[in-house]
Amino acid sequence: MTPEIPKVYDPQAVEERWYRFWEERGLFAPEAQDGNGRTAYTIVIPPPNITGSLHIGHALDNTIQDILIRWRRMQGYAALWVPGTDHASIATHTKIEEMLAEEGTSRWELGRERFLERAWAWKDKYGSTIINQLKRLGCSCDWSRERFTLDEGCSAAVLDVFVRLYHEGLIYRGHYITNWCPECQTVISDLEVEHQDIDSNLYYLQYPFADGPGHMTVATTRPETMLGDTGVAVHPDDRRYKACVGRTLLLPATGRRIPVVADTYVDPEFGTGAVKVTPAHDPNDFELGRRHDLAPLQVIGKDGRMTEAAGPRYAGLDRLECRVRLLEDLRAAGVLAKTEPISHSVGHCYRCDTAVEPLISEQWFVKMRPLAESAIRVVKEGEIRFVPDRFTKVYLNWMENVHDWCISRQLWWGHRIPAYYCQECDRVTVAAARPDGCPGCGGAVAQDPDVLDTWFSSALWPFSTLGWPGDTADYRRYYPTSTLVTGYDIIFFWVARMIFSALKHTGTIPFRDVLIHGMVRDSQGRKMSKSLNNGVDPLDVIREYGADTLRFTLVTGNTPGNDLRFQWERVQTGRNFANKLWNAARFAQLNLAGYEPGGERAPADLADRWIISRLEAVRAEVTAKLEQYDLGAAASALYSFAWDEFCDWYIELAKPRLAADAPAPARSEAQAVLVQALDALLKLLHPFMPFLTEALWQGLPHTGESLMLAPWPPAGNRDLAAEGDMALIMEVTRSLRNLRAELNVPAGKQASAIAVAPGPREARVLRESAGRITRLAALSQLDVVESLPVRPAQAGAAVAAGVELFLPLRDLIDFDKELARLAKELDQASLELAKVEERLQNAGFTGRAPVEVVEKERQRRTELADKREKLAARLTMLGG
RNA sequence: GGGCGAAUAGCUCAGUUGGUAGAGCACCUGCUUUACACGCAGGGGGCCACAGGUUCGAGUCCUGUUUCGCCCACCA
Repeated sequence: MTPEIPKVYDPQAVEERWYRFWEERGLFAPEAQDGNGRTAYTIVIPPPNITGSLHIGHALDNTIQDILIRWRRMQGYAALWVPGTDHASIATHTKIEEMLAEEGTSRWELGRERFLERAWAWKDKYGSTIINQLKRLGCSCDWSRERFTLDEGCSAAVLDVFVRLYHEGLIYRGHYITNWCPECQTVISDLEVEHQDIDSNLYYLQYPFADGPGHMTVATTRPETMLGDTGVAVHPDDRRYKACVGRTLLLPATGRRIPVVADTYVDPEFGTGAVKVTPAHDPNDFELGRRHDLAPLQVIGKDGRMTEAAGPRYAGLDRLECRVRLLEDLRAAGVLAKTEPISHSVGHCYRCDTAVEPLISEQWFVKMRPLAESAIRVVKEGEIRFVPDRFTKVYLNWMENVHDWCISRQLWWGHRIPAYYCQECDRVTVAAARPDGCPGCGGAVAQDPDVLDTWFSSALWPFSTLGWPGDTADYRRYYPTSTLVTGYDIIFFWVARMIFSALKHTGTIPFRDVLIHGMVRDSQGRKMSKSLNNGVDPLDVIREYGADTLRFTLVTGNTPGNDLRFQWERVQTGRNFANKLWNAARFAQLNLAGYEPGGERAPADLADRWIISRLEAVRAEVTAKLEQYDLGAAASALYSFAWDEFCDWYIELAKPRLAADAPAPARSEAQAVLVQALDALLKLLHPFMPFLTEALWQGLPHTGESLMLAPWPPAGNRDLAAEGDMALIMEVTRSLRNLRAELNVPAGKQASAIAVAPGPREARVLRESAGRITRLAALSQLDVVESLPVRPAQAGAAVAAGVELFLPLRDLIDFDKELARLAKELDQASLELAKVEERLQNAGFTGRAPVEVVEKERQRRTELADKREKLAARLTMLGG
């Protein structure tokens, strides 16, 4: 034994070394493989935010991408994986402002310029952190092509797009009601608002008529907004209120006079059927107000406090404080008719979780309808395919109901809006470069202070990273990209926006397939979160178990699109598997002494022919599953093949022929097949477990620089004869092992067995493989006969694949135990036979089922009848 | 209000076009078999949520119900 190969795989010793090997040799670039004729396969990374470090969701997302890119690279594609990071405008803002707060300062105190300096410093520090973590995971990105959403090229793309859309009228500016986050101090898009159901109250308020006695009662969940009411609306067909329309009400607490209007928006069934209208603080009321000339009156400011317009008693109060005081006042005035509990949804900022305030402000928007049209078409027509397919509907449903996209943000970190306002006249100039002066009057211009929604630049990522708007070599060669891999949580934020942007600006789809995966949850299925402190740091897993184990654990056995639970027990399984492979290769190393590559012939040995054939079967399955994007099934197939077939059967079968004292020709043939099989297995496993497989492959005789660039195993032929023979041997072996175990034959006891072959084929196969079976079942001898005049009485008996097996045990046998065991087996066979016969007696079955199914069932009946007969005879003989 | 997903062994999950219910972990019994105890061999364990329907045949297809989860939505 060679002492230098440790028994236990240590990933730490391997991973760093081989990553450096790949990186130093530039193997991640598609140029590492020669030939220009190769088809491109491109993935552009979903750029991680520079705000943080790699989390378990990134680990899953990037593992999937790396599996795909490594597999395609081995298949001979010009495989390019473009890496990069996202400036994450609002998220980074939050982080930096937190940091500034800790320092006792703020962005306002710092000013724009110095704030941006801090932001770039942040980017330099944290941008590289996550890149290094991706490397730890084994990602084979082409780092020479790394991009950043705020780098020169991406920024040029953003400007180009903005200016173009503006001149086409697809970007416009205007006063609309928008979602204002009082905490982040910026407007956010509809998508960035998360609705949460809140238990609250529905307050019934009485508004007296100004022009006569009586009152109308309105219901509201936000009483503080009544200070901004400029009307009350009822349904035009509501008979209760027919006479009220056109009259005037006196708004309590303010004494303002407001009209009653009729609008079909109002649901007569809800509340009292009369709605207070607050155009400045409710999106519906905003629209309703426009229809009826009810001017907005802003009573809540951008700081979440009541404005002067709310009146002296309330101005300056926080909106919630105001609610309390106002309710007291209304109750005192006797106009709070009743309060009833209600659950309703309240919008919250997706970044800071603050309740969003609908406010009117002047913002920039993208007109979505014209852009959505083609974005719907390419998906409907299958040019872009969602995997799994069910996400197609999710996408289409959103795109078909899309609203205009608010793209301006009152932030500093990001792409500044290229709009310049003349200080002298009203003219607005939108241009990529700052104009020297107003093109109209020559006056000085000031640039819009706002930046763009961070997703505006992400939307261009698949082409901006490849050089667009320049007509670059990369853009021509690698665009459109092949596969986009991302979670279902950003289908709208990102995927949808890339699709319409690409169609608009590049005239083509950005990617062919969209592979959607689920979220990684904790072992109980809960979302990982800071507050629950249930997060799993992928770096911890890598440090303790290795990146290969993490990768394998994350993909194995998972269904595409479904969430998965992270369980440490499964990590152990992954670790064990890595160790199993390590030791299989270690076994090969220990048995390859004297092996000379070359001069291989077609294998003659049954075990060799069998494993080569099985390898072809798993090769075909893994390839097919990868093509379907079912990575979990591909990994599972490899797991069971490697463990059960390769290790537990093939290696055990090969051992005698590989022994140092084995005959030379047989030994070198066995060595050749061992190398061939292991080589192919490592290739198939490489996309999943790149480090381990590279390390092991480098220890094998091979040609080529790296397993990374080795060709994916080509299709071969199955040897069904060998597979059939091995199936017989395996079944007989298992049955004999079972006999030993059930009858408590001590491991040290060298028992001999008799096999009665039902036909010449079985007799031949068992005779040829008697040596293998005795070895695998720890027998001293196996006598294969075609008939046996007298069955041994002192023996355990079984029937496997039609072969009668006897394990003579002389004095050792426990008669009662054997009788019970046989009886149980007989029962089972009888039960199954009864079912089969019932089916075959059913005219419906024999008449309608496909012939091959019926034929199979008939064969099964023969087998079971034979088995039952033999077992029954045995039982009779033993006197049971 | 609309849509989607899940329900299969104690746990986490597979189950391809309907044709004898599987894996890993856990559990039980053996085993210092010269690659691996992170291992080897053997074993037990399932009214496939419920009720109907289609079919010769349903975990799989259809309808309905229940429970859990998610997404969308302008429910004052």
